[in-house]
Amino acid sequence: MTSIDPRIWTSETVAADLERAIHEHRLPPGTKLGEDELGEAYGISRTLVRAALQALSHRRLVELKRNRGAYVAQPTVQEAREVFEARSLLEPRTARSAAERITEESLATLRNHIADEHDALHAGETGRALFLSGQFHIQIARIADQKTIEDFISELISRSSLIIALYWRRRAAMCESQAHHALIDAFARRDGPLAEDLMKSHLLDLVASLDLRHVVAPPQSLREALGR
Amino acid sequence: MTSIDPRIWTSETVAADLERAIHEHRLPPGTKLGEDELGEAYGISRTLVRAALQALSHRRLVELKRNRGAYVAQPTVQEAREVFEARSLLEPRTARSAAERITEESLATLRNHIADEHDALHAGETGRALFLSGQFHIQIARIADQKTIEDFISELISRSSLIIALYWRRRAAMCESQAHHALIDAFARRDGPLAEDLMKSHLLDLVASLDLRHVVAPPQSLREALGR
DNA sequence: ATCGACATAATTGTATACAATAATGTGCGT
DNA sequence: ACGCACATTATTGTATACAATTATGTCGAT
Repeated sequence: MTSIDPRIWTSETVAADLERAIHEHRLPPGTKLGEDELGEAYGISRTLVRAALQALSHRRLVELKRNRGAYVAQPTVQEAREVFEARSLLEPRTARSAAERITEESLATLRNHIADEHDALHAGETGRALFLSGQFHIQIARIADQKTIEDFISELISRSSLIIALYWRRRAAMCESQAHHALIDAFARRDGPLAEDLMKSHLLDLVASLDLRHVVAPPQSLREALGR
Repeated sequence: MTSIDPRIWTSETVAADLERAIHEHRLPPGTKLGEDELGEAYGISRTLVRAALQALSHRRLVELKRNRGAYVAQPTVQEAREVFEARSLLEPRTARSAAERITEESLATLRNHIADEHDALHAGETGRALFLSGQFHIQIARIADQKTIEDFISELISRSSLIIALYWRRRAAMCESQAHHALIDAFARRDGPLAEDLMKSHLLDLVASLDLRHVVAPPQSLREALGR
């Protein structure tokens, strides 16, 4: 899970790099993503930058406003609910499948993953911890050997990171990975139904930790910030 | 559900037009999508064509082979299974939600939809019938008021159309819309659990009507077609 | 005739040029 | 001073030019 830095940047690697930056909260919701600026940063032309931004907009991580540029997306409360609704349909059953077919090797990988997450958290690298926490969920879909579902979950995870950036309640206490440990135990026992239940609860806990009262997001940094 | 033909073509409208052509089996799997050719067809530059093709490749309807061009995707047997696995996680529960909140107006729209589907089928417009059949599933997600899930289902539906093109067993008998009628009845009764069950069976019937024995797709039209 | 090396053509990948649109700044009139 | 019209600047949208790569065709050697 090392960082991205290819010899030569392509639209895909740039998109991946930006997605990771968004996921790690280094690019907060609403950030303007100017084409020239990005082009210079990566040493590529606007053609490739635009391709990357379009890719991210398809994943709803970036909002493309016509003639106005690209911005890191700001999911609404409604969208936040929808994202977790989708996750609640996909992830529990996928966790169950994973538990029923997991190998010792994958189990070891997962454990390492958790350890990294733990280390990052205690090293104060909350961005990296958040990213790894998301990767854990993606790994599960990979273990279930469901690439199609994995792609959906991957998108939903990144979008969840934006949602957390906007609506996370307790700023201090980070996502305690207790739930992830419990899941690993279920995997180790090949207990599918338990894994399904644990994942379901985990997702419910997550939404519960959000403040999803109707505060419209759009006015974001001006009207709302100025309180008028 | 009329056809697309804006005064001026943009990358999005072109992508939508191509997606519909793919969905209606006017562009079979494996078809080469040359950039110059498409550019002339729509009267736009390769820039916009490429943007459209990239969008479709993100939805896995088009495969982009580096330096070799774009082709209508040819989902493998494995991918076919995954697509229907994903649908089975998303659609039944979504049908349930839809049944529990459907309005009389939406119900009327759905009935009209079915009627159009029926007409198209009996008029021999199998492509259009297939498209409308897909739209029916998307409508349900829309009624459930789940835009995020709707987007996923929309993609899965289009991919299903490719899968049907490749693996459909009985060429003659088209998707009998009995299942759709039954679903509408459940909706009319606001019977959520029934709608969920019906959708589950409907999807199982669909996969059952496919021939998913392991015939590798890639060699497709040459090595396989020539049997060597 | 068949195979392979080379040349030619066709197609895609990337950068850049130009057009269109939106944002910003200036100055005039009231 | 304030507001509005207009000019200027910045940024995005689209087309095109050029480079890189792949596909195709030709020719000669065996």
